[in-house]
Amino acid sequence: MRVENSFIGTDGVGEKTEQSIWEQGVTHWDEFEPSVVGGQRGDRIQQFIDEGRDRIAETDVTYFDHAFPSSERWRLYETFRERACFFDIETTGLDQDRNQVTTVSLHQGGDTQTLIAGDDLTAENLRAAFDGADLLVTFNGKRFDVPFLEANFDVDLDRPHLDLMYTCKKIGLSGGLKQVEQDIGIERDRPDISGRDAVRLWREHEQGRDGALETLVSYNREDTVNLKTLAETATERLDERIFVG
DNA sequence: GCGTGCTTAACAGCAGAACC
DNA sequence: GGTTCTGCTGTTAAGCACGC
Repeated sequence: MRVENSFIGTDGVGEKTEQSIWEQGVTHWDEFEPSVVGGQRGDRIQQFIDEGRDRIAETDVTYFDHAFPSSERWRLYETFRERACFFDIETTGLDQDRNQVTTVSLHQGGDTQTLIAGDDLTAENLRAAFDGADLLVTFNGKRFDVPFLEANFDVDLDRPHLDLMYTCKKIGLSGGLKQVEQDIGIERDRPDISGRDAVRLWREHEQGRDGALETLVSYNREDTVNLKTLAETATERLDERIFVG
């Protein structure tokens, strides 16, 4: 579903009204006539559509991020997937004040890059990497990855953010990223490695063990790239579930 | 103009959950 | 093992459409 199929961004329009509009055969902005709902509501929807068309032309993801209820943020994905930045971090622990970020992988426009602590992981490089990322896509990133990065580096990641943990919950998938990947059939090169191993691998790298860093980076990149498959699958399933199109 | 029914918005409180 | 955002539920208020 694209944002042009949505009417829920209008003030005074909720789930039931939108469903009713779809059931009348109006499933796209192009098909909308104010008469399908009547009165001021119709005028407001028309205003939302007119404004929305301009905002899409400007790639203004933030406008729709604010307009849609947070539970419907997943609808941004199909329209703005080209501007999506999937990312995942590895750290030395859970405490953002005591532990450090070891690697950050970003997958955007088909390319994946990894920044590594002690090498190229700097605030400046992070800002450059996130420049142009209009829609962040993570798994539990709202509570972990973003706060961790903002606490450890002078970066501002306050922008539209699709946290797939909640999107997956809506379609009955829970249990952590690895579990969810398994549930939808995503295969891994190294299924035996976990987040705890990421801490161990970093320590081994610091102690000079050959191959430890390569394994850690590979794990981090796989986590990141898999987010794209997860986003595609989750949004498709939600689309099938709610959209009368 | 009035009453009714439907719908949304706003708010509070609570529990669940996953990150490394 | 610390953190905290989100969804869920229930409640209340208000706006709107519609029929009379």
